[in-house]
Amino acid sequence: MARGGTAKKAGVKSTDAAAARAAASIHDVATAARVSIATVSRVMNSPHLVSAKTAARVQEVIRDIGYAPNPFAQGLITRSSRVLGIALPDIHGEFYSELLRGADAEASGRGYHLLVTSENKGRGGKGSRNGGLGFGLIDGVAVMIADADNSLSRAARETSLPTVVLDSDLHERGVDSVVVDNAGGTREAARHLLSGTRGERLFFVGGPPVNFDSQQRAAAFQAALRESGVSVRSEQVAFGEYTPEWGASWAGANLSKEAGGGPVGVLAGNDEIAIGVLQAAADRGLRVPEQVRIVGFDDTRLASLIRPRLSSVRVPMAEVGAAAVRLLVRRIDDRSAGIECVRLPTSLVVRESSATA
Amino acid sequence: MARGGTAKKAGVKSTDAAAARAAASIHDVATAARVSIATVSRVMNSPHLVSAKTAARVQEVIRDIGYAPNPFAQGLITRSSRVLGIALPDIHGEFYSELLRGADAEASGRGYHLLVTSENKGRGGKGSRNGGLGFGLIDGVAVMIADADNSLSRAARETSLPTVVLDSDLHERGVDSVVVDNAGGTREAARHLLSGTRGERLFFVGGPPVNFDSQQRAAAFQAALRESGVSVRSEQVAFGEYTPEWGASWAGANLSKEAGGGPVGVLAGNDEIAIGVLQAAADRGLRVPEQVRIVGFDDTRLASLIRPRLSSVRVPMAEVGAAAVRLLVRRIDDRSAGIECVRLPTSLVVRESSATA
DNA sequence: TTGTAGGCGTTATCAT
DNA sequence: ATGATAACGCCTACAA
Repeated sequence: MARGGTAKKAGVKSTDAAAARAAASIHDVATAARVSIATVSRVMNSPHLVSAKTAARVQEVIRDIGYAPNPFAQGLITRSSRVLGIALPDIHGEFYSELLRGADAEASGRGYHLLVTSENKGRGGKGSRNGGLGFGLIDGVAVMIADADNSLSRAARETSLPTVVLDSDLHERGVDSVVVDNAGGTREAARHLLSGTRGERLFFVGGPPVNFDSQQRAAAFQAALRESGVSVRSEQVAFGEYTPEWGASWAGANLSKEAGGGPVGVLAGNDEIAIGVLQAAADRGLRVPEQVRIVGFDDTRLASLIRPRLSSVRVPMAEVGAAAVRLLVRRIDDRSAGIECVRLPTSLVVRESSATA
Repeated sequence: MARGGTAKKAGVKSTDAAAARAAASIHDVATAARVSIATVSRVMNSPHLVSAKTAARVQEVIRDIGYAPNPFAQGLITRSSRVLGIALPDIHGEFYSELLRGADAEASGRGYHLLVTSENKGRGGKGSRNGGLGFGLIDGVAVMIADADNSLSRAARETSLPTVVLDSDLHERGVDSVVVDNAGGTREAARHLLSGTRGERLFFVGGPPVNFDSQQRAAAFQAALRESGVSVRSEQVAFGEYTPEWGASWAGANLSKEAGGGPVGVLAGNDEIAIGVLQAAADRGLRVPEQVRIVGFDDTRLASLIRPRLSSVRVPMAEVGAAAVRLLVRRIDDRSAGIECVRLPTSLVVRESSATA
């Protein structure tokens, strides 16, 4: 390291961790540029208050010794780190990585960094000290609340940290939120299936019953059918898990006995369930889409990779992440802004698995 | 939590704004517990230096007013934030989310948080100020360097921040690194294909030629064939992209003309390429695995979802993330520790797409 | 066992 | 236009 000024304090303990961190301080810059630290600070934060000549000299020194302000000291005064927290139920799958991707792009475009946090991790370690929404380093936090029984739900309403909730509309409780139009996409999918298949032979195979998306999609499915004059039987709506196994198991129990009476339509709670249904149907010799029409949800990459290609309701996850960041930054900049709930549109993508002749 | 309006109780006459803003400080705790701030600090950091009675009283106050130390102030002194940076080429797909998942689990188990950073984002905003490896808030950084032409490569060797490199072995340049055993997995896959298919009819369809994994897998593929006495023709190794389109395009150009002379074997650079090959083969009426045997790489969830199920070389991405964090924390704790390179094992998972009769 | 006081690197409020 | 200087909240020798 070519940075000077290592001949510093001997007072504070000198662990390995601390030792190598001897970076140039505002003081070093001031000395080298023969100005006061106040002037250096002005050059960085309010250049218009400094004479051009002085500013140039200081800038040169800054570049020269590679000075960068210490974010801890800055944060101590400004109470801001330009770091946003994002708490997700769990980090995996195309789904969440898309969300993260959108959030990260938006955040970095606004000069923020992203601190990711998964909910369910081992309780061990010093996790409890830093964990949760209380982590004092972040300027705000986006929390995904997908389940009813979510401990973060309470925390999100109680923390004084700027907060935005994903997947749940808590705007009536004074929290900004971003959701997707589950009802709209579901309705579109239901109508698509309805045209070509009798309403009595349409099924919704959902994810966990406690999952908000699951609930909303199921409800919208029933509503759409009723709107078309179908009196929905309870067997037409099922809940399970977001896995191909559940889809296959549902299909095994329900598809064969139905398929005899003409084509059947299935709207799945997500693409994985849909794939399970699709493959179980194929295994039973049922033709897709002639005998079984299938529509997935989320439109992950899986949908267009599988054969037959899977119709699916597209959910703009990257935009959910981006919108969350946007809302969060807005509230950080103005804590008294009006509570907002952004609802992102969904849209049906029709592919082979549900095509009509 | 931690800072809520519940904090102050006695005669609160303050405004909402003030109440929400004012987090309890060590001073408040000291006053309420009738001790000095030094004692409060000791209770939190060196409990053994405080009498049991005093400690209990202080602890109660801490719980009572919900005190949490200000991480900025702590960081200013300790020069540590317990935040780790992780810089990836791009955030998407099962691949990276698995990596993140493993890293996050390991980090939070050790009391660290994860700051994710994607490389290629818009240059706009104040990104340059915070961006790159220089972000002064983090205690260390894990950088994935998958390409030869990577600007982070230089940065990783020059920064004074504790650093670990993923996907590239830079231990000779004094940087800890974690890599996967591309050669081992490739060799295993090649031998598997070799048993049942003639070496002259085996192909490697790789990803980008600049990609390190791609290069290593290609090299190991050739080596394995040569070891078995095959003199490898140049057409047997091809580079393209990590997409199904590339796989399909390669298959279209090469498979038909080869398939006439008996079964062909393909090792793909990743699962997506493999799926492209697989589907192109099916489209041409070639039977898998009877006429074309296919093995993918990475063993993402795609592999077991597709039909026929895809054989694939499993790459433990979650463990890569975990190992990276482990190495990073080790170096933060002891900056003079010996440079290390962790090589994680890979293993072939045989499924239907390459099964032998 | 506990308290006092100095300093970490900034920003911001005064003067000059 | 520039320079002192007081916070910011915490940790830690050093005293008592």
